Amino acid sequence: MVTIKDVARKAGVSTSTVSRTLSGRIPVDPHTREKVLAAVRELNYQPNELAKGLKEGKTKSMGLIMPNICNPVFPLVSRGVEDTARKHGYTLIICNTDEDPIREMESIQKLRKQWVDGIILAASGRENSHIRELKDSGLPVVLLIRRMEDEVDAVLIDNNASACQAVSYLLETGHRRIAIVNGDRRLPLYRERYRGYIQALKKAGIAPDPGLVLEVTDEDSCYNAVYTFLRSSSDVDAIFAANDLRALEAMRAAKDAGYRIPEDISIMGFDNLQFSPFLDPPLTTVDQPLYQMGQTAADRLLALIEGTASPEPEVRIMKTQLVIRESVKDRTVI
Amino acid sequence: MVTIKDVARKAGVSTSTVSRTLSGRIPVDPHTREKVLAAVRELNYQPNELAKGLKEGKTKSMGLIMPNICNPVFPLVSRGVEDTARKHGYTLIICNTDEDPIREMESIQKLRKQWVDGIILAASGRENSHIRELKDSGLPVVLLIRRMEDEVDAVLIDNNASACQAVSYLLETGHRRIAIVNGDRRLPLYRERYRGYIQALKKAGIAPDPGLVLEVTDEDSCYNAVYTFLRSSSDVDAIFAANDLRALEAMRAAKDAGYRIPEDISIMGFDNLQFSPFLDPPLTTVDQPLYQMGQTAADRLLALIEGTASPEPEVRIMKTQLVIRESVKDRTVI
DNA sequence: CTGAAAGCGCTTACAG
DNA sequence: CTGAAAGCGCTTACAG
Repeated sequence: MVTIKDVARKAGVSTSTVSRTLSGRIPVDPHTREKVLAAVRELNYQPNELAKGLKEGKTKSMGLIMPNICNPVFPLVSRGVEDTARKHGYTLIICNTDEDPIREMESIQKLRKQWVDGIILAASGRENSHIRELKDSGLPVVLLIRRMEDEVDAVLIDNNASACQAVSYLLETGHRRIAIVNGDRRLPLYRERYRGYIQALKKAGIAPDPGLVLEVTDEDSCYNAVYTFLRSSSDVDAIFAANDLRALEAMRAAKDAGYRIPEDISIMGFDNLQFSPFLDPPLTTVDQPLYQMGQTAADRLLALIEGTASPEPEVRIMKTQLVIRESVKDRTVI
Repeated sequence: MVTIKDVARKAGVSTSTVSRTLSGRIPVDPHTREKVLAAVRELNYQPNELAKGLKEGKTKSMGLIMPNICNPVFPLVSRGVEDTARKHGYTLIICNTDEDPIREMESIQKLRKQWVDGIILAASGRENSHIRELKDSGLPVVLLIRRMEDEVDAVLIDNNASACQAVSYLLETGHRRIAIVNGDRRLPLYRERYRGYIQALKKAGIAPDPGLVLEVTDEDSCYNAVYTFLRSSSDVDAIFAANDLRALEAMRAAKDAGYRIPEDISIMGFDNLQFSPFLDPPLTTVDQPLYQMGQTAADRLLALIEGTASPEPEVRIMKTQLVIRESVKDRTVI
């Protein structure tokens, strides 16, 4: 490995001068400057970021802690984060936690030991204590997908309102017996989508029927749950799935249970994933600006790290959009 | 931040002793040991990995360079890598390159400056020079998804044979006019799958028809290409898509062009993604052990880093498997 | 504008 | 078994 000493020797100057030349912030005689740059080129010198980090207390790296990169919302999110991190010369460390608070804590600790300059925490979160601790430690942090009151920076969508809008659309198109295929209700995300569902029904004067609520955690088979459900209840006219992956499985289950989509039953998703336009029928769903959410979170984190923004916590609510395709039938037209 | 000095002061010993106690490899008097551990606990001391890294020349981190985490094969791969990295106390840095050799080089440089202990390079690769350079630099590296002769460690599948097997299955089930929807032919991956397709045809005594070959790069609309193709050629009885995402779009396009699947046309995919069993009809495809490939690559890299394996390059060919579902019809039964 | 020196937080020969 | 010292590769006051 070639170090700053080698460059200094070759250029016939001190290491201080090499360092100053490279930093650019401190005036250096143009002539010595040239000599240094020549030596750098000739030796193909790469400054050791570790040493720099140790001295300056920063590493030009950030962490992204999330439940699982295989959950199809996270590739796009992480891509948004990495693209903006890279643009600013930062590197991205990822950690999967499977929603396990213990693993979240371990990841935070690990990242702190590695001295990342900041952390983006996409915890769907049943636990708060370690977030508060992290926040209090002074390490810049922004939450993604979830918030914690207004105490810490966050970027997310309004799950409640978006779900309400989706279900209202179902209502407007003449559906009355709307089932929900929800996720794990211990996660705020799904609790809010569920609340939006209830809210929409009530606004329309429909009493929620507990018999229409399916809770399917990640380990369960969504396909089986929906299949069994549909075989035993004959008057459902729509399914609101709390995400596109579940919508996909629900579609398959409905078909296998003998339903035509959307003639016999409508399906509404949530996420608008890459595959959703190509399903049969193309899925009507709620678009979530995943890439931009990653970008926004990273931008905010960078601002916090570099002190270019007020440290006053800021909660950014991103806009969602109903994407109407063909899996929901308008039952009001004759 | 609490440092080793704070611990030493509190425990009434030297920093050397603290360091030794924590390393565990060097004998320390049980009594002092206790004092040190107590101080560590009390102060919640976290050793600075940066400083350790600077001294020892390693950082307990590895890099994964890949085209794009949004390409659905990579979430699983990266999950396999991260899980095994974490198990060994390593952290994972990811870089997306969009197949751009320049970005690949930049990523390598960036990772080297950050002193990662090793790199997993999932480059589909039109360029080799920087790989050889990386290899020659002595930094442990393992290729994923692609190989470079037998010069550098690699884990991948036999794309040629797997594609050949898939197309042979199409042939055995009575298909004769088999189109291929391939990817960018500048990438070895797709060149090999194409070669497998040709090979299967020839083995069956069928002359390949250039009119049945569609090349669709990532920027193109696969849907449009297939739709246009099918509207103008009427005697195709099967499509072999070079990956599941293209199979999905091809399915949609075929349906929109008036074909029933598999009655009028069969569709064969490649990858076996999460959504594939739920398509309509469920997709017949080639399963690729993505998670295990990530694991295997990480295990090998770790062995290289920690010197627990012979540095002799090793190329691991992982097994694929034909997964028969319902998108291919057996046309030999009457 | 430039160099010698100190120091970031660790680890590890070197003495004892 | 333990401590003082040197050093990993940088940066930055401090003098000049």
